[in-house]
Amino acid sequence: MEDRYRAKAIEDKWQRIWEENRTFQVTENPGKPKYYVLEMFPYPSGRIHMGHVRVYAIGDVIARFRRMKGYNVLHPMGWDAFGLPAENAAIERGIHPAKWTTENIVYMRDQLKKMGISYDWDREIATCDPEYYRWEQLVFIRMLERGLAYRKRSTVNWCPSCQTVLANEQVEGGRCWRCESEVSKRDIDGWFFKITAYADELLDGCDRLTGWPERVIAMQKNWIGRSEGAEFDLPVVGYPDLKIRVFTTRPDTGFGMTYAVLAPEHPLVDQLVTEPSEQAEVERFRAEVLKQSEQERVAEDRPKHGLRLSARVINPFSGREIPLFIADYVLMIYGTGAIMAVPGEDQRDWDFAKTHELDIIETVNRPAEWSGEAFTGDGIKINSGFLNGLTVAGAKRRAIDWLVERGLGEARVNYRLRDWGISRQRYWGAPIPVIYCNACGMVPEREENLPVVLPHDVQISGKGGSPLTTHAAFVSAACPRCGGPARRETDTMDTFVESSWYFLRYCSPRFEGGIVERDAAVYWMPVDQYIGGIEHAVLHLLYARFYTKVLRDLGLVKVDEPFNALLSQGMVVKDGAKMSKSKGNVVSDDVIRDKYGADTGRLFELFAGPPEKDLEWSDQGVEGAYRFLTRLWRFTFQHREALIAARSDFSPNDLPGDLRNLYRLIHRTIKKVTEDIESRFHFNTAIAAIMELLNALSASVQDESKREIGTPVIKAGLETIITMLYPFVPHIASELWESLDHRGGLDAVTWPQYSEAALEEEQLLIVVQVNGKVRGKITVSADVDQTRIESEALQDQKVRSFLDGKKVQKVIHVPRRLVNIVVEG
RNA sequence: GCCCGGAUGGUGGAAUUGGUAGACACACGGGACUUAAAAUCCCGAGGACCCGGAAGGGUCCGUGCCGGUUCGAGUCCGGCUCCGGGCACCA
Repeated sequence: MEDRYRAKAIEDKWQRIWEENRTFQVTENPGKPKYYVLEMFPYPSGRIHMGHVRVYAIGDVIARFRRMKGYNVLHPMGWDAFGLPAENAAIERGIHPAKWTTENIVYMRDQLKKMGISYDWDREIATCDPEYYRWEQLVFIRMLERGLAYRKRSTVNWCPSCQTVLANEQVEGGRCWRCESEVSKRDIDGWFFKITAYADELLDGCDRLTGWPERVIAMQKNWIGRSEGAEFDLPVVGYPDLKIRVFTTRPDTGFGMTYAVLAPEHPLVDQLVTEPSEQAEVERFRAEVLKQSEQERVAEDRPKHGLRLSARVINPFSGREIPLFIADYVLMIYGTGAIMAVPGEDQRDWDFAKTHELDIIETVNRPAEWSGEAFTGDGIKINSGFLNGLTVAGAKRRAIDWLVERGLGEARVNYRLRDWGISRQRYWGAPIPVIYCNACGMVPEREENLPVVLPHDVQISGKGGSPLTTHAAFVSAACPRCGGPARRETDTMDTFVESSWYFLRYCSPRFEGGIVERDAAVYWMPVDQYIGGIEHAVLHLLYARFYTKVLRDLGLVKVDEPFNALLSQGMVVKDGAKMSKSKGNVVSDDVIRDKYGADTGRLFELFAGPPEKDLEWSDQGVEGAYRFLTRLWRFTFQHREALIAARSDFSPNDLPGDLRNLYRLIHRTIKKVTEDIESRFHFNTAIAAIMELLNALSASVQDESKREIGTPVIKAGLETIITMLYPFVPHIASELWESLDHRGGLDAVTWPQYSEAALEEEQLLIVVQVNGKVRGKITVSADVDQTRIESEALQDQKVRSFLDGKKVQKVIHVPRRLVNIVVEG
């Protein structure tokens, strides 16, 4: 053993050993409990930096800890390898996306190995591999057969910079999630996955995801946006064949409907407006709305614009004729694209009614002190005919019954969630396995022809459109049905499709008979602990849940939910901003490794705070982590020979008091560290406890007089420290373990166990309070009874000076902790 | 506007069920070692005030703000302030 801690040599050595021994390769083993831990796989964008390392360090602690606990641990890694940056690199630097991606993978794989993350590299996958995406194409065809994948023309989000369509989930505040360009609207044909068919199941499932952070659940529920209400028809005056269908969550307010509104692009508008001058007015209004929606979309308090139509409708509740508008505050994409307006109980309708001088009828009795505008609270119904006297909830039910009885409408649930648009007009993605035949129309590719391989020989210019559209050999195809000339689909799939099932592929990554080998999936799924950034709270995590349910319904897997527990780790922040290449504040992993070693980098990130919080990078914090490892190294080096020579067994009862305290501390630390890792992921406090134990060992060895009898306790303490540090800093822990004459590394060593007997205290420190303020502390033997403790507390010198002859009203005794003496005054 | 979080020393953070607030670490100050520095080791430390020659001892205040429950509140309840995040004419 060297006297100095040389991280690099140690890390190289153990990484080589792990590789040669295939230490982390696993197979299904029904004899052992399984544990599947997974970090969200990265996009191979170039280099990993210390901002990225955090999530892998967290995953590695969990993986290594679970192995020591006797689990058969699946901890795989792969690459989310399709995506735009590869194409951008091709445009900017003339490198083929495949080459760029592969080179990045090679580099990043090496970085992860150098950080000592314990992956089963035999299971590595890259989503751009045809042997990967072929299964996605097969699932696509199955989804097509069941109507879960469909093609339609629709108004979509278009990113002018990425030159492609974006899903709703990929637009953030009107901007592209990736490049932050302003997103515009476009009418385009494209492919959709029918995620709305699973809206209820995805929502209900949220409540069963008890291992997920609440805020992620809240975001998903929010995104799905279920609202219950009713849909019913408004007859149009003078048009006996026309009815306007409206959706409302407040059917109880029907009597307060004083006008109705259609979305400007509502198809009925053209039938209602026949007179040329009104038609012209409508056209002018629509153009205005279109223009304004571009600019004013983000405005705080958007004024509501509307145009009154000559047509009028009937309020079926009151039987009254009411005016009809088209207005920009009603959206075609939600509900029926038409609303009943109730200004008394809806603030938007109230605002609109005020500007257009429309009637306002209150249908809920206001509280006495109420002074607002529209009232949305609960109360007793008024001005509402047969609903009068009911509460809001009761009136809702009654109103729906009434609509149903008269055949006017029915109860109805609406969702904010919309189908997932998966078409991307880009090259570097998985081809959609569909062919357009002049005779047969749209036909899926034959299964035996899968995969539809993305052609390699393309020219990527970046000047609009996918290079696939001009790739003759790819586009021209024979119709799978009639054999006639046909054209291949040139859209590729959203890369979120690949990441919706990669966790399944890891179960049997080379399986050639399907997406996943059934037995492997049954054994490994679901993922026991998933770890990733909060930015995927709705995107990836919602898609993956949906896709898993689809695969279940296709009979391919048995689980309902892919991720049993989720840990959303915080960002790594430096100089007030998220550590990222574009912000120019990255700390390079090899600088940290060269100067301190991978273990130090890992330890710092795990110690600086709990994983779910943001972590502020601190060079001094890194120094501190390094100092701790150096101290541990030196301590081991100094006492090594004595410790190797020392006995491993000793009788705790024969130890003098202070060594028995140390022995107790060892067991207390095991308990704390185990619980902190296992149930809370509070690695920072686990590490702090280990540091305290080392501090105690250091203090103890100063006492020369106890050398003889103390060494076995020190040995037990140090070996416990080294073993428990292994998940955090595996290289130095392995090396120190070996230096203490242990063969075979730490990888197969079991996690230390604490003994309940060893935790028992002989002396208790009891806090004595007077009227809730700490006034003294007494030490008593643990077997002393309560009355004795209380009388000792009352007799304590300091305590007595506060009692000062006052009358003791009562004494509160919390066993083993404190005595609170309550006196008057 | 609605829905989630969060606020604790100079700093990152502890305090898991209401029971000694500030563990552990960073930074800082003092000391030892050294010709000197670095490294290392030891000691100190929430704030204000008081007693004492000193070592030391004591009192009060203190977990964003106001109030409540309780013998006792960082922790529970009500009302705010500020910060972060999500959604947002979704009927």
